[in-house]
Amino acid sequence: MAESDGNSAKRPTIYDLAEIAGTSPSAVSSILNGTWKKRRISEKLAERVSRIAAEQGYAVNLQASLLRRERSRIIGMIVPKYDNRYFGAIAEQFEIMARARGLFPVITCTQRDPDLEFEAARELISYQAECLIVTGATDPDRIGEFCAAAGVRAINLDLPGSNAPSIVSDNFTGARDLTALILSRMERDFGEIRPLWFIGGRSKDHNTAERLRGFRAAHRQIGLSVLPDQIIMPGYSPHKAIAAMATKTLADRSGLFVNSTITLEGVIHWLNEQRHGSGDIRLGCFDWDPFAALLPQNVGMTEQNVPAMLETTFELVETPPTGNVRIEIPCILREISPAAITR
Amino acid sequence: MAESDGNSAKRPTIYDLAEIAGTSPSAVSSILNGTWKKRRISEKLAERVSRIAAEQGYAVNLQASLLRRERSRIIGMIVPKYDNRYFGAIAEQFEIMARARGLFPVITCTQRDPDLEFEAARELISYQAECLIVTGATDPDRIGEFCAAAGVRAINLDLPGSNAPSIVSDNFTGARDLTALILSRMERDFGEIRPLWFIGGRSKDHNTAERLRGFRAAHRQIGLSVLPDQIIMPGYSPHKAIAAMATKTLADRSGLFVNSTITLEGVIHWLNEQRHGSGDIRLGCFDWDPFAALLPQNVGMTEQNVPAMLETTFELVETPPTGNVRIEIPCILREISPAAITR
DNA sequence: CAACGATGCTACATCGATTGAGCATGCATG
DNA sequence: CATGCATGCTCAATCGATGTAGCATCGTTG
Repeated sequence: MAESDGNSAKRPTIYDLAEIAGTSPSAVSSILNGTWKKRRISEKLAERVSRIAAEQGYAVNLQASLLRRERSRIIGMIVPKYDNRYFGAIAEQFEIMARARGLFPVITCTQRDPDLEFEAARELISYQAECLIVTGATDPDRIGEFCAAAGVRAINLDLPGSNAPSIVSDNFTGARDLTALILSRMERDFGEIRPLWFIGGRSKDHNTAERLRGFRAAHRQIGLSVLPDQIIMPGYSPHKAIAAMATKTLADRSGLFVNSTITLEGVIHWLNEQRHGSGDIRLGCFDWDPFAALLPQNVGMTEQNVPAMLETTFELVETPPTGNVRIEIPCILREISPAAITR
Repeated sequence: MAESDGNSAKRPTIYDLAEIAGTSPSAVSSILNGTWKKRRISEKLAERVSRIAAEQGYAVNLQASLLRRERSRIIGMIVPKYDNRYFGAIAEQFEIMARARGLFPVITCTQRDPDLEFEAARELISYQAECLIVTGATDPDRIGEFCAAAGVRAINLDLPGSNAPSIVSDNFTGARDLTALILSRMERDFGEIRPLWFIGGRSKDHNTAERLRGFRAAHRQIGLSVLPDQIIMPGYSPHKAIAAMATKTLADRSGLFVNSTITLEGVIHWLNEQRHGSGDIRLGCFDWDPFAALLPQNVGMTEQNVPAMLETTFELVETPPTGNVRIEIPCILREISPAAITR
């Protein structure tokens, strides 16, 4: 970044304002932070100083202010990505809800990179965050450990950890119901049912494991067993999905369980390359997206209940739990009626 | 937020570490911030202090550190929303690019609320941001004015202002080409062309005005004039679009220019309610979304070149321009071939 | 008119990290 | 053995805002 011009006016401080107003820095400080009535500053002086502050473009130096205050009211969050509906909604709602509670939200995006996750967490703690929401972290426990050592509360969101309270979706039930829906639609539309493909996620990932468990349970329920070579877990990103599918061939009348909208981007790309018609495939996707919901092959999406998850998060922020609870939030199955797409 | 436990260990400071290590705070400081070689601290002491710092879960207090340093290296950004592709990508790329340049990005989401935009800007300046990227602001000049008074550089992104350099898409050309594409597809698929509908955005909004100009130009080029009651600009949000369309009826073989993917959500909802088939409508949308690109009615999307816009932004950050330039970045017309959707 | 309380302010230590100046020691050199 | 210089550290001022303690002034009351 360019050096600031040597000649340009520096940011005014309370000392500058005090000099202009012919008063003391303490008076200016209390006037500008709203404690002036308590400190018996006259309304006349308060008005004059406020006016001068506005004229000079004064903005408090939070570094100095927070250094002195005992509490920062800063609440930090790390998220893996912004550019999909789920995490975008989490980030946006988090900011709104934090502000509504008089807290200062600071969010950092960590690209699913464990080292960046850790560095970002350390950075937020350096900003004196009082609490850190660790969202979708690949290694939440490393961060939880550091937070504990630094005396900062951590809360895991989306992916659970073992050394801090966790709030996650009920991935098992969500996946089981979605799987059952896809299977029932295959029966209705194709008149036959075969085991589904499971595509996306990581085998070591708690959410993926739970969803796979739900996936298996739904198959078992109708006496079907899943096929190991139809379980593909190359990560979440579209290009990883494409690469993993490259060697596979999909029969007509197949069904797919897609483990996130991010993965779905890759799957759709691949389906188009494979020249599969919309009529001969059925799929469902964990996570919701308004446009993905309109894909002709799509029979349902599992929407994670972001408002409920964040509501619970802020409850834990306000009243720290005893012990390392894990709270599961039910998902919302968004069944897609063919009426909306065939016409 | 819950009070921090009175008994719990406070965050360790360099004074605590100095005491444990039996050395001075200055030594600890220089060891932990990497200037210890310059200050001729022995490697032995450096190692011991680093180890103790790690054991104690030390994290520098950025409030104290930044207060003393002359530069913060913080670069702020405000964005209206996270939960759509365009702004999600801007936020994500901004963080990546800022970090790559050794800067600390801090982003705040402002919900298209002018007051929140202003408050967020003031907050970022209070964090000692050296530069503020004002993205898609409804009132960028109010913020630009405050930044000027506070001696902080501002750069407008997406929507231009008059008192700071601005980087915007070439909305005119982008909209003209998209309009021409929609019209040509109507000709090809329907064998007839009628003036398009223009849906979404705000009449006072620079981008909307420019896009409307491009929209008109494309019509004029083929000797068509637009119909005033087919220009609907109720804002960007889906529910505003739905409300504005509620009284309208769309003839078969109509064409729509949709002014953002956010608006498109509402338009699609409305089309489904109107029970319009995918075959009798053609639309194009300004902004790109991977799933919206698969809608059967969709013939093309205008992708704003986010990497180029941010690249230019960081060029301006590094070498401040003389005067208030306005830089226009060409858009990418993503033509959608029917092959991808009919099968 | 002394004592007292209310009013309206100022002085100063403090938060934690940074950094220029300076001090003590050890070693080599003339 | 005095001098110079490199080495390895410490001291103390500083950044800007906060808040407690305290000071001066004024009006009121006994």
